[in-house]
Amino acid sequence: MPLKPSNSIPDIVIGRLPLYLRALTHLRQEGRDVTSSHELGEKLGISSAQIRKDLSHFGGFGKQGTGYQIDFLIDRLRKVMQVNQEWRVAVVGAGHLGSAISRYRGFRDRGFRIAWVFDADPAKIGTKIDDFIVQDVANMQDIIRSNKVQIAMIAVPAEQAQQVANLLVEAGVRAILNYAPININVPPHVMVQYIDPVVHLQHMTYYLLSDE
Amino acid sequence: MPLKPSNSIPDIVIGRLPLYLRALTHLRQEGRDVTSSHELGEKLGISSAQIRKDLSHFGGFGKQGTGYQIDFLIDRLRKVMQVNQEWRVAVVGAGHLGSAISRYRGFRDRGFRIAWVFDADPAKIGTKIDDFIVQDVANMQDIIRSNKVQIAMIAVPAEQAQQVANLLVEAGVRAILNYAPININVPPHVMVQYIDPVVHLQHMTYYLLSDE
DNA sequence: AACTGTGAAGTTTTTCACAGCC
DNA sequence: GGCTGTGAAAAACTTCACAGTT
Repeated sequence: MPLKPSNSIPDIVIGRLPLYLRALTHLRQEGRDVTSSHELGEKLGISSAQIRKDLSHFGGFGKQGTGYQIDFLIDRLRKVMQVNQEWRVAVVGAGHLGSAISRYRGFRDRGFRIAWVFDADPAKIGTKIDDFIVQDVANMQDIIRSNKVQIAMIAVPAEQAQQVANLLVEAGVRAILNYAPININVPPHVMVQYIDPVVHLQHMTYYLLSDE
Repeated sequence: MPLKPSNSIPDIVIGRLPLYLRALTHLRQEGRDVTSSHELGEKLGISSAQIRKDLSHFGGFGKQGTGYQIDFLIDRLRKVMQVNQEWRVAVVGAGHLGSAISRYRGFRDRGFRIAWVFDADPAKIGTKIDDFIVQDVANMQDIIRSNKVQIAMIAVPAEQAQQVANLLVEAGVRAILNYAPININVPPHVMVQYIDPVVHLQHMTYYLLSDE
């Protein structure tokens, strides 16, 4: 996933930062001002030592004897992850899933704004999803290029995912979140992450007692 | 995540099995009969040695000099993960996301069938989503208990996720896939996995060049 | 010649445990 | 007394490299 194979901070650490940020945001919503590595760890099912070690990569954010100032830590983590700005995101696919993603209100306050929704289906192009008008995929590369869009989400059927990814990469997209249940190939300078609920379900059924 | 903290096969290995199964299924769809650890690894961005080692935990599935018989390996992996049966799954939340999940056709041939959709909103209860009628959450525990439902997906707002999880656990659910962007607490015999697109996006923005 | 399965080696990640500070 | 930050130790995970099989 990492753009550089390694600068110095392990990618597995970077992957936990969003979880820390999410938990901290909830604590703040509950009106809390200060927390500890122990409390955070409890909430997340991660050891307190690991949380301290992870955070220490970015500087001494805590105070001995006291813990971590929540506002301060949120602010720092946001800067580290560069979500103290708003990233404009393109969604490809305006089916049930693409529509649900586009309508989801939870991106905005965490650093992302869905700014365009594309589809190839003439029946969908021009229709409205909340505020957006579904755009023709034929115009996608122009729009991505002229707006310097770096992030896209793929919500098309598996058969079309690779083809869509190719277009996105060619237009300059650097980070792809793929909801289609298929691995896609991209050049090394492009990151891909996957969301496939079935992968999680199958992981869990391994441990379940059979139904039959 | 694992039900038993450890039987002997590392959980990280179990987590990769669904990816192998998914890639194998695609290969078969392309008409292929045989593959190798090297080819699978290429597709998945995983080393061939790792794939061989992972698979070797479950027995010798391959043939030296030849590789892996795709049908055979699919069959074995399905059995290992217990997805050679159909698990009935409950969805809680019939908003945009819950509806999109419930309508998604991709569960069926991978071992899962959405069998019930619940919501608390009187405006939604009784409405149809494809074949289902949205059920009242008030009846959820009875339905889960009498049908011995072991798996549920949570697609409600973050504020209600814990409360829903409590009901599910109390009714006997053993595996939860939580789409709400919040950590939930469950007893140790219950597994939880999370789907939060923002976590993936924030992971990637760490490596991007700032937009501004 | 091609490929698996696997001990051994190497690397990464996590935990321990404690000095230092509030 | 409570908590962080961190070297050192331990554990987990991945890769190497090759014997053995087809």
